[in-house]
Parts: sequence; C-alpha cells; structure tokens
Amino acid sequence: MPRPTTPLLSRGGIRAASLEIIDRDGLDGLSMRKLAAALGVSAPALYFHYPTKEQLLDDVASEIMEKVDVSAFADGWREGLLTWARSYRAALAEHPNIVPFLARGPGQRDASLRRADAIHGGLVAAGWPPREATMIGASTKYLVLGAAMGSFSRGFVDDVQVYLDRYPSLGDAHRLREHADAVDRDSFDFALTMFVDGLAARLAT
Amino acid sequence: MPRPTTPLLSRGGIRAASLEIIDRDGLDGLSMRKLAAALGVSAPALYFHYPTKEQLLDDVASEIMEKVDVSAFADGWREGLLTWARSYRAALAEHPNIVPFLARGPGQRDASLRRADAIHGGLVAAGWPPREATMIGASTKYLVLGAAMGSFSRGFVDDVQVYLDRYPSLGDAHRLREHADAVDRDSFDFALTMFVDGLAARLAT
DNA sequence: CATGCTAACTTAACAGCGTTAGTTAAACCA
DNA sequence: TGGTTTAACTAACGCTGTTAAGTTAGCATG
Repeated sequence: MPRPTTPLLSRGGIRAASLEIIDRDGLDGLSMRKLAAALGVSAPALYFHYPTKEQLLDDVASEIMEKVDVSAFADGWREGLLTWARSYRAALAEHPNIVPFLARGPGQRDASLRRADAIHGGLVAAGWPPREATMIGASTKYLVLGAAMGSFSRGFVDDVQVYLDRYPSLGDAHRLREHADAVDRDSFDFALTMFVDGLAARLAT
Repeated sequence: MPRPTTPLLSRGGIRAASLEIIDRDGLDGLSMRKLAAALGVSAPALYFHYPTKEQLLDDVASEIMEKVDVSAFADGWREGLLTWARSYRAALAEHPNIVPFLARGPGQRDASLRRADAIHGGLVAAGWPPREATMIGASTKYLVLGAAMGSFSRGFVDDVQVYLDRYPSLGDAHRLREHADAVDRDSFDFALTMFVDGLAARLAT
C-alpha cells in the first residue's frame, strides 16, 4: 500500500505511542519496529516523520519537560527553587523509564535554555552572585536527577532479606521495598530542604 | 585454534580491556566483538569467562566502586559523610562513561551492601534516627550520581553562543565550557557543603 | 484535463549487536 | 594410556537502527 488517502502517522501520534511503550516496556523496550507495529505501519515509515530515533526521544523528553515550572521565582528564590525542583522531579517520576535518556543532556535546546535562564535570573535577582546562582542551579539538578534514578532504595532492596543477619545496621531494610516510592519522595524532599536551609544560612551572612 | 597452551584470556584482563574501551569510546562504544578484537580473540571466547555482557559490566563497575571510602565515620558523621561522598564522586569522575550504567543499580550486591551498612551504621551511631540515616544516605547518593552525570554545565554549553543575546541572564555562560570540569566539581562541593550544613543545623535542634 | 512532482507508505537489505550451537584440540586426572 | 574437561574456533540466529528502491495517492501547473 503506497500513499494512503489519509495519513496514518503524525509526529504527535508517534511521540505518544513511543512514550506508552517506554512507560510499559522500559527505554530499551522501545524499538522502531515495535513502535511501527503499535502504529500499524512498517518501521521505515517512521523515518519520514523523524530522522532518527534519537531525535524522536529528544522530542518525547521535551514534551515531558514542559511540565517543569520555573515561574515561582516571582515569589522569592526559595519558593522558586522549591517549585522548580518539585515540579521537575514530579515530571520525571511520572515517566521514570525515560530518565536515563534525559540524564545525558537537555532535549530541545531552546526550551531548556529558557528554563535555565529563568532560574539563573531569578536567583541573581534575589541577590545571589552569578557564580553561586550557577552552582545552585547545577546542584538542584543533581538532586533531581539523582533522585529520579532512585536506585538507592530500589537497587539493593530486592533480595535484601538474605543479608539481613550479615549486615545488622540494615535491620529495617526489609520494609524498604514496600515503601520504596515513599522513601524516594521523602528522601528527595529531605535533601532539598536540607540544601535550601544551608543556602538560606549562607545568604544570611 | 582450539585450546591454547597458555590461556589467552582472564577475567581481570577482560575487565581491564573493557574499561579501557569504555573510557576511550564511551559505554556504547563497547561491544563484545570489539572487546574480543582488542584481546586478540573471537567474540564467543569471552562467554567462557563471563556469562553476559551485563555481568561483565557489573564486575567492572564493582572494581571502580572499590575506591569508595566509607571508613571515616570513625571521625564523626560529618567527616564520614564528606569522605564517602567525595571519594564516591572522585571514583566516578575517573570513569565518567560508565556512570550511566552504574546509575541503574549497584554492581556486586555484597560489597554494595557492606558499604550501605557502614554508612547507615555510622550515621545512627552518631545520633541520627534510623529513618533519617536512610534518607541522608539516599540524598548523598542522589548528589553524587546527579553530579556525575554532569549534564548541567556540559549539556547546554556547546553552542550556547547563539543564544547569548536571547537569554541575557546567561551572559557569562560562554566561559562555562572551558571551566566545565571545575564548575562541576565546585558545584558538587557547594551542594555537599550546603546539604551538610543543613544537616548539622537540624541535628543541633 | 493531462502531466509531473512530491508525499507517504511499502518491501528488501545492510551492517552491527548480544548470544548460542557445534566443532576442535590441548590440558588435566584416573 | 583413556576420558573428561577446558578454552578456543567458525557459523549462525534474531534483533537493532537505518538506507535504498519501488509504488501510488494527492496536488499544482500548463
């Protein structure tokens, strides 16, 4: 079947199907052939709409990043930073399987830069020296990305029962798995709070 | 050539060659065929010594993680935490290309648990409630892994010149690339210091 | 209205991937 | 000495992202 009367594919539809597969089967579970099959189409057809898989993933990632809120710096640097960090983490937590891809670089450069600019500008306007504003932005991103990986609680918890007697300080670790998500979220908020408290003390001097 | 007089391969040699390729060509640059070629051997020969590529990478990662120092909790939780975090980050910074693999989970479970136990135990012994000790451990790991990704400064810096006029708050961003590593290290130490300061203030209450 | 061009798909194929099957011959143990 | 194990080999399977070439619907133009 050559050119159909009504186009079978659209960039938006391709992105949506991609994200569905990634959420369900993981990042490695997305292949162009599987994606094409889900859309009722042959694999090379996708290349008419997206030049490479990388670019497709870039677009999917950018779509996710659009939910990040950098607007709250109007209410002060603390509020702005907290809102940014929490909305950032929430956006990633909704699609954890794409985080390994997201971690290797910003998707759409333009939107990414606009956010970076808003954050940096918000911090500087609140009295932070530019150099420290840069470091605060980087640090916050470290926290968000590190937390999104979430491997601390999920990574070693699976069959930790075996080791319980050998490593006595981990005595309550067997409860980690059932609360893994809660631990992750609490740890992130804990880290963020400690970090911002440290910042506030520094700015006060 | 069947079985050679002297074995051509050893697990250690395979690991060393793997890490060399990863450092030079990146994580995706390591293939079993390329690795075998570097060792003067055919690809399936590797499978006599390692059952899967995943297990091989696990072992390489574990070797790297052996340089992490969790022994300083004897000098107090603050010293222990700082030593752990800095040695952890330094170990990853030596082989940044393997970080994406490392981030998805602990390598050798035994050694990983032993470290987690030392950290948790050190914090609890210093007076931290177990639940907070867990969160401190997780938070610190977030920082280290996030910083190891290091995509904040490296990600958007490449052709940032184009955007300089459009995003005025990034006016000094063009100097970021040349100092990318320094910015990364400084940002990490900055974040770590702020975090630990926040912790100290909390423990004091 | 006919002609030509582009758009949107198709199947076939390429090089590379991790891995398995089956073969061979040296090394080791009884 | 004989049999088993060990450490390599070549060939091949099914998968991957991607390219090439073929086919026809839709659209613009003379």
